[in-house]
Amino acid sequence: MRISDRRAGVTLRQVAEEAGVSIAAVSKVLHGRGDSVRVGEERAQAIRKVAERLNYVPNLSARQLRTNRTNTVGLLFENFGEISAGPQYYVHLLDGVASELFSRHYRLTILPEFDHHAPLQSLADGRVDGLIWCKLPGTPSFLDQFREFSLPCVALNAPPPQAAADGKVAFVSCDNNAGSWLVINHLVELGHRRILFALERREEDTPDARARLQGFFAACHQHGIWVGEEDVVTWSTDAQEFPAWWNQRTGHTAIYAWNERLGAEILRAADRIELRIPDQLSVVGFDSTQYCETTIPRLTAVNQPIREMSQYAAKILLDQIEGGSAERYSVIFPCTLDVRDSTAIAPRPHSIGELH
Amino acid sequence: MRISDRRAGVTLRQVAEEAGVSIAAVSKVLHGRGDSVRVGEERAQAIRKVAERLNYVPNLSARQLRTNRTNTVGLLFENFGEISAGPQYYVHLLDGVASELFSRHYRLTILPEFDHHAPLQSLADGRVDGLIWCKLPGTPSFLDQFREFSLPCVALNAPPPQAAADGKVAFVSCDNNAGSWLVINHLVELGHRRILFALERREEDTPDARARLQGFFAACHQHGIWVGEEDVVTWSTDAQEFPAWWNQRTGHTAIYAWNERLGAEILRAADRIELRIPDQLSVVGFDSTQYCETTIPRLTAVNQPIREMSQYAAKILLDQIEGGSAERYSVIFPCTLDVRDSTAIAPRPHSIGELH
DNA sequence: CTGAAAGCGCTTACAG
DNA sequence: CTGAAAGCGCTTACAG
Repeated sequence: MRISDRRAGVTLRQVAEEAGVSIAAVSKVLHGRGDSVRVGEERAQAIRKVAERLNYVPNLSARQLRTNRTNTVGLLFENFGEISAGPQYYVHLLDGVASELFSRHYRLTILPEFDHHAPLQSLADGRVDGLIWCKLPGTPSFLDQFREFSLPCVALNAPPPQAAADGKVAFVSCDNNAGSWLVINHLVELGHRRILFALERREEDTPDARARLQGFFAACHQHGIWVGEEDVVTWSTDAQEFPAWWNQRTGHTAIYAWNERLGAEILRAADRIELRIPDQLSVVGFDSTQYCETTIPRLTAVNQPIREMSQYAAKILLDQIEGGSAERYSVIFPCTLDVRDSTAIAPRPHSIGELH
Repeated sequence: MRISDRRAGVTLRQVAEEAGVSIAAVSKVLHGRGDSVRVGEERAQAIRKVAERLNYVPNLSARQLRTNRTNTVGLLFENFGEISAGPQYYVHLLDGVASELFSRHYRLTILPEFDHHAPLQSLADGRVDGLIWCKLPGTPSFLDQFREFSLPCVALNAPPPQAAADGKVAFVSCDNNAGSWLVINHLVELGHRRILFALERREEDTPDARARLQGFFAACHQHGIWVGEEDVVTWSTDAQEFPAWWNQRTGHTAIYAWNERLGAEILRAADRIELRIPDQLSVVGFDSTQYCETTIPRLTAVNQPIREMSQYAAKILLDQIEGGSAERYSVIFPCTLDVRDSTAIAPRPHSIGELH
């Protein structure tokens, strides 16, 4: 008796019956499967003819179950349904991943935001061959779980060092630390000596943010700039804290925002209180994309080669899936600084007074 | 004997053995499957305990095969690996589709560009429950094939009328025709009487382009503007034909570009030959997104609510998948015009001469 | 060279 | 209420 909710697809069996051969023979001819199976040219022709006539389409769910391979890679990043609002960064990331995957005949599945309460293992439900995980959480409890994770996975963006040392996961990131150096060098060259580092709430503990902050500290130190508590703030995404900060600042002439969007919001907030950027204040961001060309003034920002990075992440993931190699890779891409219109020579302390 | 390349996953059977119950009982308790199966509370508790201890993860490939449902929707549009280069339009489309899918616990699979030589049926290989097809081809031969297509499918962007009449496919689009009216009304109000419609090569036969062109004809006619062969051109994506056209134009004072990108490229091309937009020429585009804010000058463009459209497309697709209803919907969303800085009062013919 | 058969891990109609 | 069994559509080791 047939099960009711079945699709009316033509199966390998039907082709085999129609052609008067075994299922194995059809599988061999149509899909090239089965090393021990051999089929002569005439029979092969006949099989192909029947398959075409019946409009046979292989059921890939069945193949997946049998071979435990899906030819699909999962992509995991937060707030997927909001990429048009966020930094262009994510669009380049998608392009990089997709181009590599498609050229190697893989599909891309976007996974909904990871549920921190669900078991990590549920990602290994047989629907993807591997995972590209953007901003892999860095908390110890998560990493503990992650150690047991069975699916090939590449983390995009710097994980905490111990995960890398484990060799448990490949990771690809830009050199956030060096990026901060580029920013500070640039600002110092322009005469700035008091620089604020602005983090974003709920992003302040991401590996990226932490690495940029580290770089900020180190570079300031190198330039003999004293960095204290009042030089690092955590603001909301819309930088609403900016005006209050501006009124109580202690001699700062520049802000280094942890990403492009926060930088842009600071620009907007400054405009609202009629601050002139870059004359009165220099602003720098991170993740230099087309978006930074659209701000007023255009935002100076660190450029990370996100397309190349994400393409590379996809590449090593596929290599791992196909090679089955236990070997892990980790690559850090260098950054550059795109100097635009939001940075300028530091105003001298007394000239700030004049401008008020 | 075990097959070698098998993953080491815990199965329903193992849980059942460990708990001393039937597979059916475990399936019922853990997944809620099987209406005829009933399990008491104590046994259910025991089963859940064992499953947790063994770290059981259901194999969804197996479920897919059995139920012929994947809880995954495929998205098909061209040049996926290049969205960062293209109009922002596609990013909003992704957001709309993803937000609806995710909120209803579906996954989104991005399909590589459709191979026109492959059989259409191969999309129905059991890996997606339905399809959102952006810019469904409108050629007769394609539509012929499409008539036999077995997978639920929603077309985003206007298909040719006959496909709609068939009721064979649901479709969602904006009112391209009315969008053109908005453009022409705006330009006529500014005094323009000679308007060029610019198509893009390889896109000139898309339903969108054709509908916009229709609207252009109709609206011009309504305003008593004569439209001839010299008023419609097909240019390459970078608008390289623009300078030559400008030198040989026959009194045109405005260009209506079929989409935002071509509009932006015309702006750039005009800048290269030191034309002043909008003083010497008005330019309008279609698909008003953040991108139009970034051009110099900012591009006046028709705004289609692409996020809402794509979200709606996803919604009716899921309704169809879940309801199994044969009912098809078709919805046309209204457009609005975002007037920015690339349009102005038409220069009088002799003042054009002065400007040269 | 070829076919019959086992099995992937589930769901579900059916028999007890 | 519960379990044993068939079957989804493939792939592949094995026997002829």
